[in-house]
Amino acid sequence: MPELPEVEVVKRSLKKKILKLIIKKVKINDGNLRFKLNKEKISRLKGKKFIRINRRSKFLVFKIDRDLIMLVHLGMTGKFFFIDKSKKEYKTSFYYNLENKDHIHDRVIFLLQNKQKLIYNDVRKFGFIKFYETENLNKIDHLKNLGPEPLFKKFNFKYFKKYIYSRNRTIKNILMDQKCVSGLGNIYVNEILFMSNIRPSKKVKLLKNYEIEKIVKNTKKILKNSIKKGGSSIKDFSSDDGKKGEFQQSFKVYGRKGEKCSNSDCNSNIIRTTLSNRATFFCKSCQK
DNA sequence: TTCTTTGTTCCGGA
DNA sequence: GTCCGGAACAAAGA
Repeated sequence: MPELPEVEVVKRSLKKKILKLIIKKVKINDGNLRFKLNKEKISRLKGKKFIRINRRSKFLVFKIDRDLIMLVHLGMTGKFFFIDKSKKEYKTSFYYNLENKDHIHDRVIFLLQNKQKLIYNDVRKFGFIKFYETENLNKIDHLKNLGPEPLFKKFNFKYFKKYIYSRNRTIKNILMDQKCVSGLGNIYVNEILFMSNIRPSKKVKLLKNYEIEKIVKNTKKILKNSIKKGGSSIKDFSSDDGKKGEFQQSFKVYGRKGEKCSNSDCNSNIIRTTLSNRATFFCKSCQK
């Protein structure tokens, strides 16, 4: 599942490859993504080029020439491939074990100058590609209500304490709330709470100041570390087999139901429950 | 056939 | 009106 660190890594990787390349043509194999692809708008890409790529939350924001924004969300299984002149293939997403040859899920292919290609591949088709004719991100429906980026200074103890004050919700639920802080998904929230020794079901009203502080700090720490690891693994994707160096995420609790808690002085096993309709993992000894 | 996965939206109850 | 949690939805694979 691409979450904020993965999307950031994809952004950095794409930046190195596709900026300033002219789009010759866009081939649509299957435009029925989460939202139906607008063929009229996508045809306007012809002759233009990507001039900037940014990330907001888990969204990729491509600026195309002056007047066009292409907004991409990878959903659950969205990924980009870049194929260069020598037909070398670069996977710009990681964490997947998808065979490199498996191109039956290529949905949209951007044919670029010099026979280079940018491919949008999405198995489950929960991702989407939308177009906007504005430079003001606050006018984009998906972005206008998002809370601060977790890695920005704006997401700090003071802000977070104020947001949770007077709310009667669980800490996991609040961290998943995109209006509170944007870009955290189920996997990283599980990890953040494990590292902070806080039970996901704990009501925010019961959190002590030091715990609030710990959550903010660990959020930044985990995200930064994950970006760093992804960034270093992505280089290896330039190898021909595309598999070498594939980064396996090392999650401490997520998906580890029944396994021994990774804290060396703890003998408990990781429990799986459901909270806010999402798989929730924690250690009942380490997380109070 | 049923279950799983995610982010977003919708709806009903408090 | 607001807050909150649960359900539904999208698609495809196991």
